[in-house]
Amino acid sequence: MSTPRKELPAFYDAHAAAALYYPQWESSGAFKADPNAKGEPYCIVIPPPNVTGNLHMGHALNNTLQDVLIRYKRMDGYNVLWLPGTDHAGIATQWVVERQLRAKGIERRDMGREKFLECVWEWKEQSGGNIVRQLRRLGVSCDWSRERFTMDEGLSKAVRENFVRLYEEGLIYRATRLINWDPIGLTAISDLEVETEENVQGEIWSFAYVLSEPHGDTTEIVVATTRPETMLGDTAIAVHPDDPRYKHLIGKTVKHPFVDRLIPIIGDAILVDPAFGSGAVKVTPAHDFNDHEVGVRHNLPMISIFTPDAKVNGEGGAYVGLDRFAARKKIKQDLTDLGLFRGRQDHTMTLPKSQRSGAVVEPMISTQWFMKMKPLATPAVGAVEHGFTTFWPDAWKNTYFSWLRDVKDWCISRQLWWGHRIPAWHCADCGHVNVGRTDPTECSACGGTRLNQDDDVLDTWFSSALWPFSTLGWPERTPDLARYYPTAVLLTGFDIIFFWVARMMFMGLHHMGQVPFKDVYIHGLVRDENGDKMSKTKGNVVDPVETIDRVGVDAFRMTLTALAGLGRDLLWSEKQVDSWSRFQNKIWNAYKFLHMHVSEQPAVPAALGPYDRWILARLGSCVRNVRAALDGYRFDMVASEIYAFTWYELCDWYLEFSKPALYGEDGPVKDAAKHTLWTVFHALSRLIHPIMPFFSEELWRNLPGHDQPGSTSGTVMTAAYPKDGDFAEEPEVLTAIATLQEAIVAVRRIRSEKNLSPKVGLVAANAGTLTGLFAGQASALRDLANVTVVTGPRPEQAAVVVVAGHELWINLDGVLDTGKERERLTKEIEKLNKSISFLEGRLSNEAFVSKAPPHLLEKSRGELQGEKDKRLSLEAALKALA
RNA sequence: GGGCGGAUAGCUCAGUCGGAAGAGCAGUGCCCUUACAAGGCACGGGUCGCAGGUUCGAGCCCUGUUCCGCCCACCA
Repeated sequence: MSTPRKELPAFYDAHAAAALYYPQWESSGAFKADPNAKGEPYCIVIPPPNVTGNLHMGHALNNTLQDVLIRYKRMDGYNVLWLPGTDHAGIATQWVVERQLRAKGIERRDMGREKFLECVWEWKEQSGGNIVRQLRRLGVSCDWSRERFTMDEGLSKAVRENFVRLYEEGLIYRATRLINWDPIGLTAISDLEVETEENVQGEIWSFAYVLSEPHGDTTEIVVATTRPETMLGDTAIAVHPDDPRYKHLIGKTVKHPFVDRLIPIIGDAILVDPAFGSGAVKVTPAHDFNDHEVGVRHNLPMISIFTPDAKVNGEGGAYVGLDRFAARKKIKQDLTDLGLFRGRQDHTMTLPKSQRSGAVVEPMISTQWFMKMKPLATPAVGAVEHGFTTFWPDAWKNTYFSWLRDVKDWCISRQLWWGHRIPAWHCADCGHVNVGRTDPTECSACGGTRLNQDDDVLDTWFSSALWPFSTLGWPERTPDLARYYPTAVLLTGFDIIFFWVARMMFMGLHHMGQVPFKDVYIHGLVRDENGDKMSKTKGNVVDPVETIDRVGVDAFRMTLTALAGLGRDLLWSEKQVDSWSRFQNKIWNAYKFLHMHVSEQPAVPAALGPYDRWILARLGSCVRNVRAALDGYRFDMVASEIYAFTWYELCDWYLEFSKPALYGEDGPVKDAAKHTLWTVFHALSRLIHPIMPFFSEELWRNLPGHDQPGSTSGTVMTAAYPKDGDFAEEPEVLTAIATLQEAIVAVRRIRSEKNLSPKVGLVAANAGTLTGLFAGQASALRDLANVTVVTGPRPEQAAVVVVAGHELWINLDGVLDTGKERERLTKEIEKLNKSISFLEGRLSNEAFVSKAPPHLLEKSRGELQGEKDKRLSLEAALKALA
């Protein structure tokens, strides 16, 4: 009795499934890791999103891929921990709150540090749950019980410990040097936070410095600059020491036109290229990195001429108070009025800008905290060179190396309020700096009690650098840390290889003695369908939450996974989403077919039919390929393997093959088909679970037998992932069915070419060569191609189909167009001729025969024979038409 | 200036060990067939950027080169 027993809705309800299953999973404790449980550890720490941020496509991709791996490994019996959390995102968050306050007419400096921080915490509390809620919508299976925040108590402790240790080791130090200053953010920034704007139209502006005393005919020296205003801070003119034009002037001085200062002319072979411009360079050691080095080499005075917000300071004489760009204008005018202007030319240049504020970065002399990089970077390079950590794709290691190999010391202090405050106390009595794990009450040098904590906070990335072990409990020696460090893999984007990956590497190696992760998977950028970066100004931003609302989270995740090729950006398009939604629907419909025929878990049958064995073998092959793809981070191939199996093998073929059995009355055959169908879905729902968690759960829970009261099948989330050995390989069955399929397609093609409706039953004659398995499947030819095979002679008017050496003469009495048929056969024969001459050429090539591998030789010979036989059949058919 | 990646069907991309080029989407023809028209069946479509080389054999390996994208550094 095969009456439908279960009414499934026509369409899968993604939203209902998500709403139902996520809370169940979470409350069941299935996301939770247990360091004492069995299994090889598999840990991923999430790249923590900005705590006050919103989910964008980058997050969606990043977290979907992590969840795919985590769910796969969890099902595969690993002891899995996916540790979630958020980042305080120093500058970014402070800015948002500052802007909010400013809208209310409040400046943070007016309200004071403490009050302001209260506002930031309030904003964090208010908006902080948002990103986490959105991640849950994505279906991520993180261990939320271990959720961390970079400024929570434990992580703050880790940050402090790290600072103190490195300070004690001499790897963190305080120094006064030229740093990148953001005049809008009013803070120092690191080299990495400086972005260069390309192709800025500027000018090179030349003017003369007048010599204090004429030297022969020479009364002046001409310099050129893109920043005339910095001349207020000039403390030297540099020329090449071998330049005959200027050699004799070295040691002389020029008089500054605006401030009371004599400026020496010096020789410097490193800075000066005599062939460039006038061959003389003004030197501003306090506002230019190259000039600063000259200043150090020649022990020049370093005169800062700007206030923190980049206005001319007291060193600037008449220009004091002017913004640097206004000062530039006025100085050009005044130099011109003095008759010192010596020409200008257009100049395309790059402009250094602050990543966060967009301000033109001003190099400034400033006292800051630094981390010494060389001793930390060297082991981090070595760890990747020696393969302790592998980049996927491998090429990214070059990027990593190139930065670490000549990285400069890291400026870690920021003049902000939101962040980890530097654990250093300055003694007002003796000036000693006290750094320690606990807040000091007296100065360790002089015993004085007038201690002031350093005002600065640490660069956000300082705490991020500790993330893979601070989240596991470091500096405590926790069970989590012992069990889950080093983590298995880090998934992230290429844009933070320097900011984050490299820094986690050297901090992990330094404190833990081991790399923080064995693999680093670098995914691409999600772009729009034209390949353009998504941006608010372009208006091409896709909101993941909106898309999830529309198509369901499973199809959304499937699309992301399918697009995630190794080392390529993802071009997001509605077409892709539609395509994968349709795929989901296809599975759903096949699943409905299962439910039409199967109402409870079928018993294992005594024997399986050839189609059953075939689809199970194909499933086994799919499982192998999917596993290989997952293990190699080929997410795109995971998706395409599942797609190809489900659509082209299960739906296109097996479901059709199984219909005669399922609709028929042969008990054992029917039972075998039911069992097979059930088995395939039993595996398929597990196979797709990492990508489509809710959909697969819906399939799993409603699997006949699983949906019955008292079923202990549980959740698919913790069911075993299908294994290589689960299914027999069945090489003979695969060959036989491939031949059968070939025959079916060949007959269908004839039908299509002759424009014969599928309803018209055909008769094909075979001379009696059909033997073995293929012969047994003649019924499939009837069912799938509506052709009946009879043993008998060739009919008068017939089209021939040759498969695996068997001739099938399809009787086309009355519908055969001899002309067209002749044309078809001629074309086919031409193709065969080409193929035959190719194979003959190859096989008559002495070099090929002697050097090619034997299996290829054998294959070529077999193919040649097959093609020749086929040609004979077709030629006979052509002759018969005449 | 240094480095990395890419170039394969109209579009977006796969292509494993070097062994006669694949998918999705788009296109064409036929079909509402008892899971599915969000579907089925069939078909057409490629000088693998270019030029050399190695090899019996190259989309794949080597050399050179063009174009596109990105990163780093520098720019008086």
